[in-house]
Amino acid sequence: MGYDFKEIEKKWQEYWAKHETFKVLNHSEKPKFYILDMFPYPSGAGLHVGHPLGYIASDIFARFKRHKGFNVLHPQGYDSFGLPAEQYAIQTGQHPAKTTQDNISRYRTQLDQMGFSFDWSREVRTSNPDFYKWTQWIFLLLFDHYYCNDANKALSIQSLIGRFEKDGNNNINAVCDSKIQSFSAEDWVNFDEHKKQEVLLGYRLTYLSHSEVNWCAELGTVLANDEIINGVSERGGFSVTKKKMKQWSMRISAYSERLLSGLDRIDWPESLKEMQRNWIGKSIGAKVFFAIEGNEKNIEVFTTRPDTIFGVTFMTLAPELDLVQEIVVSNQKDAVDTYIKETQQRTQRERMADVKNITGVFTGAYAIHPFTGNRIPIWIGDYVLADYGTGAVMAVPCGDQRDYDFAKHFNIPITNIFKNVSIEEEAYTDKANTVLDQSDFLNGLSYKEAMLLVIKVLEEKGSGAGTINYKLRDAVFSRQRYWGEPIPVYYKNGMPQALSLEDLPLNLPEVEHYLPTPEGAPPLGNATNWAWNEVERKVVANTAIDHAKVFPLELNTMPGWAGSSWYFYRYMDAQNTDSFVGSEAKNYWQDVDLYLGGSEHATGHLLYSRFWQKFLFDLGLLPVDEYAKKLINQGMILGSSAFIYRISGSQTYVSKDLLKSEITYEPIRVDVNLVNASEEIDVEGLKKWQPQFATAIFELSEGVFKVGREVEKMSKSKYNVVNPDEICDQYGADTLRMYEMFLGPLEQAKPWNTAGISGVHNFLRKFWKLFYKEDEFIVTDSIPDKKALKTLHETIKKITEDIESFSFNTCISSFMICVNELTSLNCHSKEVLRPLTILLSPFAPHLSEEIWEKLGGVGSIVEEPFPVFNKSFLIEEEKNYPVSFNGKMRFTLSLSLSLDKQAIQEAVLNDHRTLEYLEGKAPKKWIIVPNKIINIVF
RNA sequence: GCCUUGGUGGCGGAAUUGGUAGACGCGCUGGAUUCAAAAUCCAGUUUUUUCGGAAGUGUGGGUUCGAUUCCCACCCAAGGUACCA
Repeated sequence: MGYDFKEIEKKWQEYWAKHETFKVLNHSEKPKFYILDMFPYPSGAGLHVGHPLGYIASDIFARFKRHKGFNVLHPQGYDSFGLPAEQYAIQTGQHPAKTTQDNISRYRTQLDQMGFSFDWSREVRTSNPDFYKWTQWIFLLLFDHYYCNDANKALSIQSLIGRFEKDGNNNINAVCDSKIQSFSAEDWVNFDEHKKQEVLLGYRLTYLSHSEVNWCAELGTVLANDEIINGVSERGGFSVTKKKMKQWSMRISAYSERLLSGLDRIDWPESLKEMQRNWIGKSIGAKVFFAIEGNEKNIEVFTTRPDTIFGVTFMTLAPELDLVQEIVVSNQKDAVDTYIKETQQRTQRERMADVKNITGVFTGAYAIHPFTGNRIPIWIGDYVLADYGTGAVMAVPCGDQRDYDFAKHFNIPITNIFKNVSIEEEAYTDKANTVLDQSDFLNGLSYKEAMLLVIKVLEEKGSGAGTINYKLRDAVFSRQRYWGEPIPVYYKNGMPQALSLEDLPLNLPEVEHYLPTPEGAPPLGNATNWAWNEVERKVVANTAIDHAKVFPLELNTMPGWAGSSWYFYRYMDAQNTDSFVGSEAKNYWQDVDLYLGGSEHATGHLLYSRFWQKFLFDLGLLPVDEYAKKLINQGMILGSSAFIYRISGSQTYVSKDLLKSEITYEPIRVDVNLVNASEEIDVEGLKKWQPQFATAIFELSEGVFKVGREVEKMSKSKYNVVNPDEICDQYGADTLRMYEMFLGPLEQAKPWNTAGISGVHNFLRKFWKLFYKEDEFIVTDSIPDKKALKTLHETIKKITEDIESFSFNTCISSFMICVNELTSLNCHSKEVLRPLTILLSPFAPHLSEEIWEKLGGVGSIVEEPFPVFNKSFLIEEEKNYPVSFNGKMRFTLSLSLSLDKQAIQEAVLNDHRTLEYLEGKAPKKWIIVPNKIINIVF
């Protein structure tokens, strides 16, 4: 019969479910260990082979930690709000809640069949009202707090009002809207309610502001950059423009410095921390005010090189800056407007990517240099981004390459302010060796000296100040979508008012359709009879007044990252109805010991969640201000997308081997499941798959149609998803688990490829054969020979070390070597096979449980202590090792494994060939690597 | 463009601190077993060769007695680039 994985896996999955083997309590004698996976978005394509990679790794580690005597929290849930469910709803009219539920059911079935040791009693779903109630609650807390720079933490708005009443805002050192003007206590008292709310909004940690979005008029909706392809909407191909809309934002910038410094205290991959550091983008410099000729306003610029201020020969503003409209002179207005229109049609990414194309327009206006009083022409150019710094730069062409290129392109004069440096070819950007010239009071100074002096002088003149700038922008928190958490706010006289905790959750209303309203309001605007509590509901139903217009609820919803910014605390106490997490639970579990997920979240989820953590920590609601001690990025399993090629402007598709270089083709993605092993597509299947192919013409090559391939992210929209179900069915979960680990290093991205899975499956069958011959259980109580014990202990050592360093791929090689050796030694001794089974159980849990039961183990193998490596079983043996002298001479020495450096030195010196070569000279340097090579340098 | 990661046989990958490159697996070739096939087992498998060797870890340089490993420049691929999750 042999290894019947189907029966075994079914049996043990049922056993674990029945005995609640993985249920964990919020208290224990054992030390705690919280191992967390990034929860999946339940997409309609089902779980693909990439998802389990991280879950298998974390499951192996969780099981390993249980063997090592830890109380392990290993939960799972669903990030169940998101755009795909909504788009599906738009297309089909199906409620996203229904499709989401269907998808979750499918995911659960798929997850269960892989034998994960999740404690499902703690499942969370971000789209459940009893979960998003607390997401909304956290939003209200953010709304009710501001960031005080003196206390260096978030404080309540109530305390801010108290300070306003006493002193106005003059002594307040807080992170706030730059447009807020100073006022006295008296002013504050005299402000009307509307004005007061407006001022407070400028301080709140979540606030309303005007931000730019991608607006698609035809679809009547806002689009993600992701939904825009070549400047037009992915859906429908309509044009997209930039538009300013009133949006909720999160003042994450208040936490810039703490987000940066916190990185030094957590064990996350250095590359990921570097990415976050760059994203936060701290730079030290100065802000400088330039007066505008004939205008009362100033231009404020941020520069990291205030020392080069005497090299300024022009200024460049971002085209979308409001100021541009105020300063542009009439005869330049047409040119400026045309240019602005052009830039609005380009995405920011295109603008940044396209640096070779220098574009810009002169506004006709001039600024005044704060020191020389020179007139400085003001230009606009799309290399200046509106949302970085102040959206304006003082251009120093001699010291900045982009300014240099711009000046050369438009024939703007370049002043050289560097001593003994030529700027004929390019700008001089070497800070460290800067010596200034033609710079008045800065002449002869270095970068550092000039920087300090010029900031001092600017501050004295009131024309600027030293400042620290962060690239990190406040996070836009509004989405004009249906399938997200409603923002718990209503409006009174146009100002946002917070709902109270008792009114939460503010449930998503039912709507007839999921597109924006005809008036352009977000989809929630389609809701009728929507109110935030029963009292309000009655008012809505019974009054003649249009209540929705008097106290309208916020119609935007929250973004995908809202729920995922705190879900890991909910797992600790998922059923709690009184609190987002109970104090007993959070005090016991504290934080996440190991977090596994992809590096694609580096500057999204992993930054936002740290921000919320710090905020909740400030309020005393969480015990630590970094939630994940250690983080590992599992590499993404990439898909291998299939492409067919359409002749541009036609309906003719050409087999890949018939492509000609003189014709332009459009590559179109097709479902990889329609492609066979020889890279040929099933044309009939393709015609049925999507209507656009039903009537198309296909040019075959020798009767077949070949596709092209490209490796990219596995995603439903790229039609390259491979599901694990088939593999589970054919080889079993244990094989799939081990194969995914065997594919390569955990951290590395790798394209999915099923070839090779049989090797891992064969290993499990060989393993099984150590225990069974035909159907007879052949394990003996005999004493194993020394070689078998040596093999076992070498394996224990290797596996323990490799699990602890997450090198699961090499673990599997070690298992294979071990089983091959035991097979050839014909070893069936219980003394060897029992520990080996425990060793294997994190990797192949079903098989291990089955054998464990047969070996007479009591209960589940899960709690069994992990085998301990015993050095004494490693037998020393004589081996030949090569020795090289300066790479010129090489011979071998018979040495024992245990020899230390001194013994090797003696052995070399006692060898007659060595003595001949040495001619009495003593070696200078000994390089001795145990077990390997000895190198002696003279 | 910018930030991050990676590039080793036909393929996935291994190689500890700079020390015998190619572990382990897939595939392929040959053999055993079989009426035959599947399965299993054994042997071989970087390239080249005048069979002594020689070359070889994306490309070109550098450091070193010695480089897959360290440094510089470049090429290619993937992830992120702020409304995909």
